[in-house]
Amino acid sequence: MSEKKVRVRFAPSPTGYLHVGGARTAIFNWLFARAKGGDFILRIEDTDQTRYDEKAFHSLIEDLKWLGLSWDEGPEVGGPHAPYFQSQRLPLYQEAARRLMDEGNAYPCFCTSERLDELREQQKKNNLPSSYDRRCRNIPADAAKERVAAGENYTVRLKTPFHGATRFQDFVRGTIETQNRVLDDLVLLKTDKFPTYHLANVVDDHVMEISHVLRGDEWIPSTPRHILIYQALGYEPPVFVHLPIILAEGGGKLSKRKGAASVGDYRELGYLPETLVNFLSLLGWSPGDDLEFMERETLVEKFTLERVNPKSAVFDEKKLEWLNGQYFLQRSPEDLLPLVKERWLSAGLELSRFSDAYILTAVSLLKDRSKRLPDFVDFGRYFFEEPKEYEEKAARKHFVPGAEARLDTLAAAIEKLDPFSIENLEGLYRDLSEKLQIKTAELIHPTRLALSGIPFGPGLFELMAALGRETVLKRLLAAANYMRSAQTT
RNA sequence: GUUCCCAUCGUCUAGUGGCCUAGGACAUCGCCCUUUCACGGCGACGACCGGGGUUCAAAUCCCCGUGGGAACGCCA
Repeated sequence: MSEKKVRVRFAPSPTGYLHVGGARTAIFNWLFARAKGGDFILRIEDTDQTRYDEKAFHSLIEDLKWLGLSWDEGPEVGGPHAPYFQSQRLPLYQEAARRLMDEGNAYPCFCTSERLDELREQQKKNNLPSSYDRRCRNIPADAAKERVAAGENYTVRLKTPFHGATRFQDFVRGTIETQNRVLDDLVLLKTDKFPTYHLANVVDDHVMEISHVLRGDEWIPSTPRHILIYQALGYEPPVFVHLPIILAEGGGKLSKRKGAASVGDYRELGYLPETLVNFLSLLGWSPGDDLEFMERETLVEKFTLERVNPKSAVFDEKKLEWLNGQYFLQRSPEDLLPLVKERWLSAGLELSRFSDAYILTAVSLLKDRSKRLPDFVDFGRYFFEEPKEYEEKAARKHFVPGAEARLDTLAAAIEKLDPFSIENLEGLYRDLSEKLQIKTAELIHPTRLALSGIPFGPGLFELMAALGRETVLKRLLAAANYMRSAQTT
């Protein structure tokens, strides 16, 4: 006895950028499909002509690809239920609405938006819940038909029962029940004959044989309405899995005002897609053990719906940063190279003057101490250009009187060092500090500052070996001169 | 206002009636490692929202409060 095949969908509306909340929904759907050997479908819910945004659609596709969430059916790849744009499936919804009317489960409504606005305003003023007063539900069928035939504008509304209750099983929350009397007659078809989300969603989920609906829990309140549509249409509803929403750090829904919120923003900030996937999968789900760093395959292997929790989660950027650092630690320099190169190039660094081997060394020396891609620029530009200045606090501490002479001595010794290697460099520093009766650190710190301009970074001798003798000498001498001119002025 | 959802450290979470003097991770603070910064190691701080039940036993089940969130469009 085989279970029904798992088919899930991510159904975004292309009206803006893909937010982390949407991304999380997509990730859970994708994970569940992959874990179950099911299908992951991408469906574009572009039924609002006024809000459709071509750019948003393209960036959505791009973001999904960047995250590595491949879809089995949908735009670009097609599939048995093509097209996957709701705007291209209009007859399907219109037919459903027609049927609903014919069977007495829906009716045409001639109320104008103006009247509806007014009604809402009235209700609000009287502290009443806003809902449609069902005026047109009482129009006799013949009269309604005549008005439709006469070309009057109308919407199609569902006849919601006045009494009783509608209930459904939410996979993570159990039974959710709503009294029908608090539900009003929702619009299924708009004046422009485009379906509303509710109708299109139900029809498509049925036609596309969606087995589980994983979506944000802001949809819980409208799920009973969807159930009513399923019932009226004679369709069997899918399993509903409402995912907890993601909140901003200070509370409230995550939005642009409360820090970066779109996937594109995080890409720009220098996070790896695998970091985002890993991190987002941990918001509202956990594998049950103490594992947190999980590559895509591990996530797929461990993911189960049973372990999705109902509590909304706060997006903690600090932890995201930590996780990204873990990925840098784990990734090879070769893996990171193209990404880092791109950052360096756009920062105006002249990489073409350096060998591939040199660039790769720079990446490997920097990656373990970086958290985000821009760190490679901020803390590694000295690999490609002379330090323009020396960090003030560190300079005060290490560029003390006498240091310039030591730098000169160091330079002279380094010039003769043969071979110019990590081991020899270290030996030189140890020997010289002993001879001078000072701590090796007193040689090391000024050198580091002279070479990089900043007081932190890779192991000094590795750094020197990477930079090469010529550069090292040049920067040592430049720093010594800098100190002399600073003393005279 | 109405309806619905949620409730364990600051944050993400483990916990499904006894294994809990509540475990892990991020953050914070110490110490160690160390040429710096990271990494890593060790440690500290730190939570079951409140009140009633049920039970021999409750973080875990029920009820009521409280707090937070969401929805209430010819948007999705």
